[in-house]
Amino acid sequence: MSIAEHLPKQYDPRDAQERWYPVWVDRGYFRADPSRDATPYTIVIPPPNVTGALHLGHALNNTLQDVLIRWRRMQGFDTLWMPGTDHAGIATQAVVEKRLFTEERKTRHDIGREALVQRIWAWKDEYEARILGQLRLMGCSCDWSRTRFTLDEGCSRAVRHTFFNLFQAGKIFRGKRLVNWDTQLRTAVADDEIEYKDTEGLLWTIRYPVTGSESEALLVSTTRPETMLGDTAVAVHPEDDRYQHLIGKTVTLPLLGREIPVIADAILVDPKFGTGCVKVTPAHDPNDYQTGLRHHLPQINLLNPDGTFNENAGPYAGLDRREVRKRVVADLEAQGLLVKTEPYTNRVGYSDRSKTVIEPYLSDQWFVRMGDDPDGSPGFAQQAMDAVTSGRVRIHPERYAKSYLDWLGEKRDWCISRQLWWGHQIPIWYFDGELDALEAALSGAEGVSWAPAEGGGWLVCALDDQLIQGHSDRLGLRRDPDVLDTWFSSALWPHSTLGWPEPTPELKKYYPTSVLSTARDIITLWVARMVIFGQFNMGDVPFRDVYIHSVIQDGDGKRMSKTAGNGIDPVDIIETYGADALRFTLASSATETQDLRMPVERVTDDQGRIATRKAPGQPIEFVPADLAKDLPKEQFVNTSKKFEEGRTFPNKFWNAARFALINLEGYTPGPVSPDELAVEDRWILSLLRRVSAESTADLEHFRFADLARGLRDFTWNEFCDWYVEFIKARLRDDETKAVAQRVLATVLDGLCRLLHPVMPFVTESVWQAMGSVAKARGLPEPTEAAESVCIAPWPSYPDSWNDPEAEFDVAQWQEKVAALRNLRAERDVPRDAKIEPILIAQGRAAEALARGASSIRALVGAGSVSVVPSADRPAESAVAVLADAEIVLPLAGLIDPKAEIAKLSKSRADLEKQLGGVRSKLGNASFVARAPAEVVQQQRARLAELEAQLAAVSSRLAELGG
RNA sequence: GGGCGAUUAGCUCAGCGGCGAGAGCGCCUGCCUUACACGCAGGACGUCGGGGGUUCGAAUCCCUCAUCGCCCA
Repeated sequence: MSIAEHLPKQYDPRDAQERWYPVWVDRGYFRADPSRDATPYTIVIPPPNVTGALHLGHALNNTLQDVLIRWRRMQGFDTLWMPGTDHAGIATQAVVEKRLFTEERKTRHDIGREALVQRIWAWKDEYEARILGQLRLMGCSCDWSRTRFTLDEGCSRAVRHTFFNLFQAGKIFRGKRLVNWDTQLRTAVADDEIEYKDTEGLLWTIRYPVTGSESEALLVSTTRPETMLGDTAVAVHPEDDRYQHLIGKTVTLPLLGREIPVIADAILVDPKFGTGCVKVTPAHDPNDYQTGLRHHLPQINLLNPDGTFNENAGPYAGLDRREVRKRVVADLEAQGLLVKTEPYTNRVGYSDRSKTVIEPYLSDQWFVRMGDDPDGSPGFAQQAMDAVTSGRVRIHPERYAKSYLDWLGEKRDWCISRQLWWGHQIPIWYFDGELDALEAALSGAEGVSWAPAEGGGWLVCALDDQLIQGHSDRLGLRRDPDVLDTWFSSALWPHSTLGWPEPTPELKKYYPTSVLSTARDIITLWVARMVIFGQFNMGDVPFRDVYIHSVIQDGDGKRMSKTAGNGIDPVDIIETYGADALRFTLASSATETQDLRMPVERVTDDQGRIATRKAPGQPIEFVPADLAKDLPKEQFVNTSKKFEEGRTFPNKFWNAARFALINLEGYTPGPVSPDELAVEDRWILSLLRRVSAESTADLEHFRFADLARGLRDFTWNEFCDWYVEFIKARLRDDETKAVAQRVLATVLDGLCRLLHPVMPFVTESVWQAMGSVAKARGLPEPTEAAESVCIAPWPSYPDSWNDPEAEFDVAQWQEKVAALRNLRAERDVPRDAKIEPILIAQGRAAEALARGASSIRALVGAGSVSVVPSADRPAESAVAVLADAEIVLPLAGLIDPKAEIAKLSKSRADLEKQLGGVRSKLGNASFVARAPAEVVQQQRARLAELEAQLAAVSSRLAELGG
């Protein structure tokens, strides 16, 4: 008994995962080496945010990145896959604040900035460890020695330098702007962080009396009546005859009694909508804000940061916005100024993070200028657009370039300040004194810069806290409490992780990175901004290719999410099916479509109880179905049948390898000359060369599904189903054994390498097992195999292996074997009956069949196979008529003439139908005239074939008297 | 409202101008044939969302309608 025979019949994914991953890490295969003289290939991981554990979308993205990295590593590149996580400012602070509130009933203001930040760091440590652990379980070959975090020292330094440089370059400004305000989190949120939902509400119509008139009034409609307190005008259309006479007059604002002008504005007002009058609240509506700027209207801010109304609301000051609405409506009604109330559906913005209604809010914010410079030279947005239109950055699939360009084309300034405690604090100090004092203290200081503030005073920016600490108290500097938008630090990721602003060897070698793989929803948030900051800091784009992967949905086309209860934890899949299965399935699913459906099922035990767990990573508990109903949906453990396919394939490969290893008993390495090869050897090598070339091309073009499918089909449908069967007899014969073993070892070796990027664990297991039996292998000359398939060279076989003759031969054998098996099955021939089929063929087909007679015999379980140019057909025989051959299977005693006649008649009808189609095509003069010659020729050949088949079938029928 | 995408076998998806539309899963019939029952052999199942058009030829290109998903206003 050899070692090979002790390999388990079923592949054990867990064993392989636990065995090989630590070996790879210990041997340093994943480490990049800037001093190595090899072309770099770099991917920076899209840093998962530390809010929660990874889901299937991350699993997909990271699988694909690992496939690319492993492939390039095998190609000999100096590969760097930079891992790390993102602090996700608002999201992480929100989950920690939520937990603080549910567990202790406290808000962040109760415990203070320092304590909250400390708690968030603890959360971060926990989730970072979980996330990185998930990546390791998946087999990701990141360079862990370089793991980074967007708030770590190096990234913080990069943020600081970037901010400082932007400040000096005049790209940063502070201003009062209408922002999207989250009243619960008390912060501005970006446009992208708002989710709009159609909401059933009411439309109130309010009467604004014309000042000094007893009877005349303007009627305005609004979905937010409380904002009337901040109205500073009423607008009408300049050409609206109804109100011409009132333009320039004033109306009296109800409740507050303020006189506000009636203005004419053609942009804001649609005279056909409602009454044709619009209230203008510049501080609380984006359109009104613009209108206010056009007409120089005052901006009256009504809100406090927490959503209560301020002193500008007069008697309503101190009340919550919802309460103000109630009272305003009631008071208007009491005064007879409420004209009507009707149901109305409008789109309301909700914060992605807190799920509360977003308020447009006028506040001081920091911005990065995106537009072009006053002299017309391209600004940040334009530069980022140019990077893509010029082809310096290529986006795949190409269609996504459009959304990138459309969004950047708006050139909207980027609001980078967040009123949070978790993040990079803005390095700005306010100085209220005179310029002289500032200059006296700071002039000549490196890394300190200042500029006049919008509302008077000065803004001081420092590269380092220490540079300013000494002056801070003396000058009475106040630091801005805000932090930067998370995407500010993420935008630096491709160079900050490589050591920028230091001129490190890493930065020199690995920037620009090679590929960025990410999801389409952050093309604008992240990809565009990386291009902007990459070009600003590094003078070059951050990556050459951007690959956008599909979004995974559940079986109903719903986006997966924890709260919807339809999410799948990749770790659950790994536990049930194995990491290779997860990876193979995801890679197979990675087509060019934008969505990918993954039918989701609950995990149940054999008693129908439902698997649940308190949180990701916690142990599973099975709960009876009726009890499970009441549990939060995010506690269910989900799975998907989709991964079955991924489980069977590694097992199939494992068993093919077992077969090979068992049969490599007595293997001796040695050269094989081409004339020693059997037809089937030449055939499988020809196919191996092709699948290898195709796999390389698939990887070059991000065709992951094609890659997975091509390799699976070759492995299963050609190598296992045919080649292994063809050589079984040769392996039992000492005369022929050696060559068959050498070819077998070569093909298995190639498969290990080709499959390794997708299925690293099973291929390493096989590779190591092979190492003990056939360490030296390959054709025509064997060479010593690498110590791990991770670092084995990616295959590239000589074109001379391409062998159309061998492929023709084997195709002949396969077709005839299939036909014979079909005859056997249809006629219920017992499995152990030794049939003696006759293959009637001429010419090239006959030669091919003669060469393969013994293979065919073995594969159909025949006693003998004869190949003849013509033959009398025994009366009791089953017959199949193929395009270039007739197969006769004598079956004395097993043939029912009636059934034979029926089958042949069906076959004849079929042929006649097909003939009809071909004849009508060829009978069409314009087809013959206009179609390409080879297409016409093809049809003619087919006509001849079909006619011959029909003749054979008819003659057989005649013999049977049918 | 604008844009992107999808609609092909029961399910998930390939195919994107030229033989007779494919795969995996599922289904049916035989098989534990000393690599594999996570398997082997055989089989059934599709007016390629509807309607127009272009073409010698359309699942594939164009128009239109319908349904669904996503993004942006």
